[in-house]
Amino acid sequence: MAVELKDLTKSEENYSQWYNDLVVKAGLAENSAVRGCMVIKPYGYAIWEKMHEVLDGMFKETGHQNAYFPLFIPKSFFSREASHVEGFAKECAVVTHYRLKNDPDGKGVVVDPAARLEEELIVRPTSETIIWNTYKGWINSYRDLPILCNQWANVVRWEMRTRLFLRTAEFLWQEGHTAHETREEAIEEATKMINVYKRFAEEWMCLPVVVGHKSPNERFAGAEDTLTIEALMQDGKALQSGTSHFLGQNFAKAFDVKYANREGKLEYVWATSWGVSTRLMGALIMAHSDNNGLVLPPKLAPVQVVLVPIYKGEEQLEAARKRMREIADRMKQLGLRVKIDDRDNVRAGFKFAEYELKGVPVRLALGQRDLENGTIELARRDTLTKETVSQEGIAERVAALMEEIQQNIFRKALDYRNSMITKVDTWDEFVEVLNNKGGFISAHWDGTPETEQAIKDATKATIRCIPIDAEPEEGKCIFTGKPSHCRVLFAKSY
RNA sequence: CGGGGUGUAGCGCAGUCCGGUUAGCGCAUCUGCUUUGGGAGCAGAGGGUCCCAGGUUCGAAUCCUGGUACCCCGACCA
Repeated sequence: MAVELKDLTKSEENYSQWYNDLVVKAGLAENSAVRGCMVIKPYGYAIWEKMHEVLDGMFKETGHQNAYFPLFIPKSFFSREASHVEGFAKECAVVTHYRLKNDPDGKGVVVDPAARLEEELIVRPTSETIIWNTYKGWINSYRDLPILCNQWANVVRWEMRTRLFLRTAEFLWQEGHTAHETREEAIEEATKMINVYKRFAEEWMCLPVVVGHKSPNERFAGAEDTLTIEALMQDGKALQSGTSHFLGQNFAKAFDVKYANREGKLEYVWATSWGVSTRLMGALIMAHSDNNGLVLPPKLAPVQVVLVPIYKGEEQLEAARKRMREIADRMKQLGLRVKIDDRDNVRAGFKFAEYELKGVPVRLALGQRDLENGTIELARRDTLTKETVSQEGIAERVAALMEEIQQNIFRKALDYRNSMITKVDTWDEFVEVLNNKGGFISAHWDGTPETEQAIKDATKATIRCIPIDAEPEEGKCIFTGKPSHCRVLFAKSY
């Protein structure tokens, strides 16, 4: 595998090709034979699996349980909730038939026209409707609440243009769907879960995010409020990385889900839904990678430490192998994920480049010289530095380094992100920063959907969020000059 | 669905304008030898529906007609 990445130019037109190249060459994923669908390769899936495991643990800690609902949703379910119907993208895969037959005119099979479904089934683009249809049967009284369910699933949205991990026709995600007695409890749940996402993004992915409310234009169809975590990629574009919706009583009303409250009166249930997807993989890649390839946070790296022997001849290889196994065993005892790469058909330099491409946080190289001196070469992926250190205590040293690397990657991403939030007060400045610098622009907005749409039409920038911790501040809308009471974050986005 | 581009070996490409030996190059693969502290070198070998269909011609990867697939830029993106 001879791999060479093009220079990481941060210009928009080259960045997307560079990104695609990296995803393929690092062995994370590739396009499949099916348009818009992606094959996640073992290395990419190992990272997703780790994310899955950690998130799942966080959901359980916050009192949630996993369940599973059907892939197919009757078409009529989508007609129930008015704004869900209105704002919903119609790009869905539709099942119309249930049988194939042999082609009477030739080879192969054809759809049997006699096997048409009375009602078409939609391959789920999201599961609110089927889940609320189910919850109706689960809920009678306040004693049945809250329901705190999550499902890990695949969903399908027939997107017109797709990009590996960021937007694919089919993707993997989790979707939490909860039912509550009161408005306050549901709002608290939606807030709690967006903060779980923030914690996961920052502590595990080293990805700094802004938590905020979506503007009405960007809000989930059917939600009263959508909370989002917004991250910034290295090309200055924003990426919506997770959302948590306060659904009010909209779906309860649409599916007639009522409960007897503590006073014995019937009331509609309050709801939330929240989700993150394999898009997080895209965020991870675009936030940290450099010209040598991926940079994985140690906490998520499938391989945290790789050991590479440097040798001449079978005898030296065997000696290096023996010592490396001892070191690897000690590191495994300390809980590190370790790999020894003693392949003899590729040379050490090739392996170095390969593990940099794959983003392995720490690399140890051991040769004859080291065996004689009791030393070992330690290289860090995040800083691309290497030093020769004593084999004494190397396992403990590397274990401690994991934490340091984790923090360093986060710090670097945070510094970059912070340097890319620009306050502007005039339209000229807004356009200038957007075109020449990118990133988040903190500016006043008059609060109307019309203004947001006009800004989008003029510049392609949208309101990414109204930050949850935004300080009240009087000002004038950069576009209309009308009064505004706080700043919001604009950006071009994926 | 609009605008642009590309289909030639597993991958990346040249050749196409101006038709003419046996269709070529790099990487990868296989064999052998020499190498080995940052992507090895040399020698040899294998590998092709030149996207598909039709047409023009003594002769088509190359020209003409139609189709098709993929990529990029828009539109779409709860």
